Amino acid sequence: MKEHWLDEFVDLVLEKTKEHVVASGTSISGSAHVGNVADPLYAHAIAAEIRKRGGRAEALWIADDMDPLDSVPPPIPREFSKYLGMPYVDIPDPYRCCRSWAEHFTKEFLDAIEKLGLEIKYLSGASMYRDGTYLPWIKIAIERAERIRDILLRVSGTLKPSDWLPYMPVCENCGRVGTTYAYSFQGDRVLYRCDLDVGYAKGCGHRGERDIKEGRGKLQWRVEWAARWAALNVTIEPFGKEHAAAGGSYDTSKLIVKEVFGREPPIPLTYEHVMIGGRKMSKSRGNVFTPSQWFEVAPPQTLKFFLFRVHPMRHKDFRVEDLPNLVAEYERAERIYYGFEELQDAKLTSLARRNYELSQIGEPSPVMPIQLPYDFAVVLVQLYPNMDVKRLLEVLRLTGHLWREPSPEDLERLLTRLRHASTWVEKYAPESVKIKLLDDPSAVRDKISEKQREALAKAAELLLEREWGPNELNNRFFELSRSLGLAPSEFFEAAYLALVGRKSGPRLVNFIAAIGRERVAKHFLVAAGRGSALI
RNA sequence: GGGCCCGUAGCUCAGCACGGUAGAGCGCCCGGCUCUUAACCGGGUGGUCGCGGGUUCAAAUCCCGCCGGGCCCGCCA
Repeated sequence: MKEHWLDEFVDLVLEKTKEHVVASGTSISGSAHVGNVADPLYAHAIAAEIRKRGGRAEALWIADDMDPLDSVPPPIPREFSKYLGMPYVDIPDPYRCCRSWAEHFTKEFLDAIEKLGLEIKYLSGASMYRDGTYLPWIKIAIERAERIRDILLRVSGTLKPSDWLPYMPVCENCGRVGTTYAYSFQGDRVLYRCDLDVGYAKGCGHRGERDIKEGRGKLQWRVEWAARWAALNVTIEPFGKEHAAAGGSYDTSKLIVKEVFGREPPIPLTYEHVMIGGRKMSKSRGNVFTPSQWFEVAPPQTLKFFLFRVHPMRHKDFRVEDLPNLVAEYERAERIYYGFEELQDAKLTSLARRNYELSQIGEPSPVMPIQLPYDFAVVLVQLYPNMDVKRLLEVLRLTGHLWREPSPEDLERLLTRLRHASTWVEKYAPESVKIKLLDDPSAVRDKISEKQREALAKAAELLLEREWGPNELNNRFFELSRSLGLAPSEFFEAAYLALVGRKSGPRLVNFIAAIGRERVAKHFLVAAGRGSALI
């Protein structure tokens, strides 16, 4: 039986030991995009699966909030460039609702984590510097700076000066952490000068000293990562491929934790990034898609599904225009999970089931939810912008989607689907799925018979005559067709051609009510060759 | 300079760890459907599995080498 990649990975880690700490971490450089949730998502899923199999495991998510700001992402005002080089915890919240930049974006991220139902322990890098978690490891790192320098040279070819220390104090004068250079220490006090030019920021020239016990400084990234593993006993860590390149930060930190801190490095799970429309997500290019944007158009389960269904090492490409397809695939997996559908290949059936299960928040419900296909919802919201529950249920019954009495949860899901579809249509839908009237139906004239043209002209007269009730109008259409010796189907066909250029469409009288009888009448007249093309 | 991923139907992709008749969805074509037709329901069309070698009775799948595309590292995190 083919196993899901997650189960294979857990097989592997359980061979080593039954007790695990799964760490994940994210830089708090601004609003997170959908790709950023992969890190804690994988961490949570791994820990949960280990527990399910009788092991012990905890998942962690660490906000890298002591890192320096190295660029100001677009929606945030230019003035913020004065904070470049300062740690996120010391920068004000651009949106002014939280105490700091770090707090604001951490909250945003935690909100996504919660919506995805991830049980994961939140830790702040800055807090860990302040509360002494890192302290013993900072001491060791400073004392064995030479050994670390040697590893950096050996693994990544980076040559650091001989007085270099892997610690970066926050400058007392300018508050920057990215521009300080520590060159000496006495006990817990580190001597530094703030004179580095790191491209995005320049040091102020100040010289000073810092006590590492204050927690006003940080370790260099690769050393910090190793210290984190040592301090928190991390045994597993998912991370993006930027860390996985040969000579990259995993290679370096792996040696540091072994040779300097005397601990075993975690088992890595590296993953390829999420692309958007075939390109990398880039804040400066403005093509990012955030979890909250996702939750506006589709449920959190579908984001989990998107990330779980392919192996982490394969890159995932997200296209908002394709969202209805993704949701359809998710709901197909749902039908498979509940045994309503089966794939020819038993392996694929079991994978679909597993993907569905992993995408759930908590336990899957005992009965299959009532489904309203996304693309169908897209049609519905365009025809009936303010559809109520009663009408919705009537439609579902008519179209065979209602196979049992809906529960309150079903109703909520159905209404959510309508809301999502409507947002999607408004913000992202390609023109091709938008239901709209033909700009110029005059070409229809040559595609239909003289009788059909006559029927359209008469129907237009009816419409212009007065307002009709739906049933009344419907009956009129049938009478009209028959009186001309025309099969009603031929009339309907012509009507849809005149309106949307297709032979079929939504129930005609309702469609007319949605569009407005006068506009419809004009279309009918033009298609019948009885009116001007100017609509 | 180094690393990872991708290349399979017109499009989007599954299948590849462990070789055994090339798959799905969309599109396209054809046919149905009317006191109902909420773009529905049938059926069909579709492929040098990027290229070249190798291993094998047998390769989309394993190995080597190319080509094309994407991303990452070699600053900082």
